Amino acid sequence: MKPKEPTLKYIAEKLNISITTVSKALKGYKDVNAKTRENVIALAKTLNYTPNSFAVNFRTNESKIIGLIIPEVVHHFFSNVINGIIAEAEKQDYLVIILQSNESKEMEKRQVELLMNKRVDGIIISLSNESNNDEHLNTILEKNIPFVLIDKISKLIDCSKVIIDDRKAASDAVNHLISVGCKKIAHIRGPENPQNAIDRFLGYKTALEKNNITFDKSLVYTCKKVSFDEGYEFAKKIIAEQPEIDGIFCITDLVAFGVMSYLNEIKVDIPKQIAVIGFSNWFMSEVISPKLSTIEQPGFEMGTRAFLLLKEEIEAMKNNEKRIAKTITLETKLIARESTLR
Amino acid sequence: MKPKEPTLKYIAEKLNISITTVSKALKGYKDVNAKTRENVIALAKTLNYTPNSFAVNFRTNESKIIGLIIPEVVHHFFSNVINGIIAEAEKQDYLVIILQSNESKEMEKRQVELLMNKRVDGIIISLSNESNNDEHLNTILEKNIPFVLIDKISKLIDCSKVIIDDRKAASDAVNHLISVGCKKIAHIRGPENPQNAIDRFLGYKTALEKNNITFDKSLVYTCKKVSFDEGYEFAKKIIAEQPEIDGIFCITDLVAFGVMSYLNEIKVDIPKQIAVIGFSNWFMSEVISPKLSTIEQPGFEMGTRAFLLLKEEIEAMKNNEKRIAKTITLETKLIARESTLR
DNA sequence: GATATAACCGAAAACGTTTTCGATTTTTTT
DNA sequence: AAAAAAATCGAAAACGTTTTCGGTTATATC
Repeated sequence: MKPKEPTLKYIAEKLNISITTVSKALKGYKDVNAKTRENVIALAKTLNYTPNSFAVNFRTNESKIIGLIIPEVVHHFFSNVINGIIAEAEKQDYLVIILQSNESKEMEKRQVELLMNKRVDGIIISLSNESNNDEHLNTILEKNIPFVLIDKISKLIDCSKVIIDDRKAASDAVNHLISVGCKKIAHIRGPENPQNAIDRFLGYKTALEKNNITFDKSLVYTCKKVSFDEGYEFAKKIIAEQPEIDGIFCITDLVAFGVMSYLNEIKVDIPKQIAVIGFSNWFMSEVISPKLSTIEQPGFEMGTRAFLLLKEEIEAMKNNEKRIAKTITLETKLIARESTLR
Repeated sequence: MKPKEPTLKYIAEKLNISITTVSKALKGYKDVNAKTRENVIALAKTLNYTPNSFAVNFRTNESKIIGLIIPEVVHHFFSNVINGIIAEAEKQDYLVIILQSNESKEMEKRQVELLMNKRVDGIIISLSNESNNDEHLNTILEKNIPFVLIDKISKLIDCSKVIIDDRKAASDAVNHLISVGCKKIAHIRGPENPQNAIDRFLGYKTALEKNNITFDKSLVYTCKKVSFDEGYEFAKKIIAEQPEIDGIFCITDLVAFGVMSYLNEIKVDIPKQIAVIGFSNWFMSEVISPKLSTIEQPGFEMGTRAFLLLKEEIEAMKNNEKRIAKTITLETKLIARESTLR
């Protein structure tokens, strides 16, 4: 049996005063005598009183909990995002419930419903690959629940967002490949639907055009899962079918690892024969051989900024103001390492 | 302004029946007429009624939320554990709040207090390196809050646990090194306090003894942070000070990556000159070159089992039974790859 | 000493649900 | 037709907090 927790009522009885006064004393209302306040606080302390949060939630209609839905937890970039969110949330006295969509729209929908039924104070989502301008997302808006999209967003949803400029970042990566002398650059891109895959592809394309290299769609390989294995297989395909390719821009470091794994295996020289660049700057990028060039994507900061934006919306809603729908774009940085150093 | 959610009262008024009956109809009580039940359910559906979870929590004194405290989120093993816990929790209709201790006892204490004040239904912790038989942990027991320790445990706390046999697993690793011909085996161990570092060290020691190799404490290197950099630095030290070492057993794959990074750099042949084995089977282990031998540690399953154990305790507490304090030991598996293949 | 002002306190309502228990109605049994 | 049993319903309390508002007491002002 759980021991019963002390309540305002209990303290009131002990001190022969009203529940109201106890509550006020503890919450710092000024219409309570200094002496009685002291007594209350002292007794509350010895009893180890903490307000029953069920009652507080119920009364105030706030949970002080936010929900986070991401495609997958076991993922270097997303775990950094999580880290940023819970760190900032805790500072501001919020806790975070984490759910996964496993890149499935149906799952994501379910998770959104779970969170809304739990009446969390706000929701942060990094969309699944299948999601777009979907009903479950608009429901959040209609219910006026504070809502921030992060990294994997949809342009069609009018809400607050924290993103990077994927298009520019991808351009930077490809420009870098060109600057080290690559002439025929392949792109291993993500699936058709997600915005960041689209933007990185567009960045790749515009960088080519700006440098007077004609775009050749046979040089674009499309991942379904954005996995190590796909990188490996596409590298194999590239070597077999387009051996003149001398540079590969990968949608993600993980894919680049797969590529490099195959190239290393068949002793293709990276970067001399083929230069490789990834995206996101996973921890392992600096550790493998050759060290992988990549784009630094600030996961932790995206997390903290996303929470702060959400908090702003929470406050705004409390004051019956309307949704702000701000977009924050964070800076990325090209990190040139051995895999493009030639 | 958030639109007001429908309540039992509203449904009752619409249907000209009592709140009680509405509640009963929705909860499947049998003392309600089939026809009225239908009506209630139909209206609830069109209104999109969901019970106010603040009120339910308050009334039932349950949150249907559990808390999880781990040393760090950005960590391959722990993110697998998280994954297992939230997957199983969701199946059983629970949500999970995640907090980090950052390997600090003070932080961990704070997080425990946060979770207790939130009145979560149970707590799962993987202890920080600094934690042991500490007050904040005993408080959980005293308050009769369901409690499961996972992976990084303390033998002094009498609660349910999900672990592996670190000692045996470490022995397996070292036996393997010996079986491939290593004569002078170093151990890069974790900090003094945590139980798993102790047990892995003891496993190392007993494996040596069983094979008639005298234990030499100068071959033991102690990490403070269990980081890549420490692995790198200790490898440097080993090469400089004890060049005859021909095998290294690392507390964790991450440390092994550091070791291999240095050895690769100075062109020491792995495994011919020095064989390396890690622990945990991180994703990258299979991807780097040479592929790292390691011990498979089932993070996802530890997560699911931990939740199930916690759920058992939650149920037991509801029935006023006493705490069970079961310990589940999961199997590990030696995975021999290139880094020990000679 | 009367009046105005300030300081302090508490009754009561409200949040939405669950559950107990008694009341009423309907059906079954004799 | 009376009695017993079953089916159906709802009043009311309870969970612990917060906040409003009116009341009482003490202090200040003239």
